[in-house]
Amino acid sequence: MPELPEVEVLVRHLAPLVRGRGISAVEIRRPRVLGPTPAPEFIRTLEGATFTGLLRRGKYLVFSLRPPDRSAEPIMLVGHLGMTGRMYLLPRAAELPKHAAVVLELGRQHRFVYEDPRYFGRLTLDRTGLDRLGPEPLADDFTPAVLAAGLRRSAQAVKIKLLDQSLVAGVGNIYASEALFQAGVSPRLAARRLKAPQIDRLHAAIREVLTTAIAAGSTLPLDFSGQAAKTSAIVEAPAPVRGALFYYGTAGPDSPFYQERLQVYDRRGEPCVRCAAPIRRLIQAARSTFFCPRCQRA
DNA sequence: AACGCCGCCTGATCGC
DNA sequence: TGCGATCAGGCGGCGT
Repeated sequence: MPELPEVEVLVRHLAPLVRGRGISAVEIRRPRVLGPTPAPEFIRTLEGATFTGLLRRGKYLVFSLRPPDRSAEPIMLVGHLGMTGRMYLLPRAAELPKHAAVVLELGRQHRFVYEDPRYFGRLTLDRTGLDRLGPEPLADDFTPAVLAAGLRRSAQAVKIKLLDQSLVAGVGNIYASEALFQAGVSPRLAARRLKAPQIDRLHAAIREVLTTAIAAGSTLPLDFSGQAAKTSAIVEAPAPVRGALFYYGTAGPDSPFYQERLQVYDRRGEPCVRCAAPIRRLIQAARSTFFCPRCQRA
């Protein structure tokens, strides 16, 4: 499940591969992923445009493009991977995946592919998703005071609150559990009940967990080929998408580097790494929360 | 206004 | 072996 670190790693790898590339044709296989943008407008806007940049905001990918008409406004293309989305470049000759949602032809050699088996993600000209986002957790303006202000008025459990993208952008279900464990805060504690020291620890834990995950991801092979992926190199991916230049897999619990790194997520019944008490699973707002009942007392 | 809940989707897994 | 049920969950929209 892609959260901030996975999107950050993807953006770092993808940015140099798309920058400067022109879009010669646009194919929409699932109009649903365009959100409110009408398909004809999407095609008309992107055909002939050139990628100029790519950055991350929360879990969103924000592509900037230069339109063919130099006098026109720059284009902003907004991507979100949802639960199962992937974005990568594929050689022109390679077969498209079953759930390719949008394909951008980049000249004769390559295609930019956005695939998503569940179609929960988006690739759209609509920017409204960005407007709802809170502060970037790794930016300087995300301070303990900012976190405290966001938590102060809410009676919701802090775990649920952490999933609210307007509180802080980019924390998802996995890293919410991890950060709360790291901070020693119970996921069930009402947001407004956190004391200043707990808020300080949670603030630090959010940043620590995300930073560590990015560092791990950026040094690991993201093409599943067993070789280190180099951002400047063209890497062959054997599977599941043969021939992908760069392959981003939704690094779920089945991915080895994930399993080693996560301390509580999907570890129900396993001993806590700190105190050996069995990790518990709990359902909050229809989502799994994992925590140590001893290290994270209510 | 904050919050709970539903719908959107397919694939993996499990019980029979 | 096959098949239906269940689960996974980010997010927008809607109702209270």
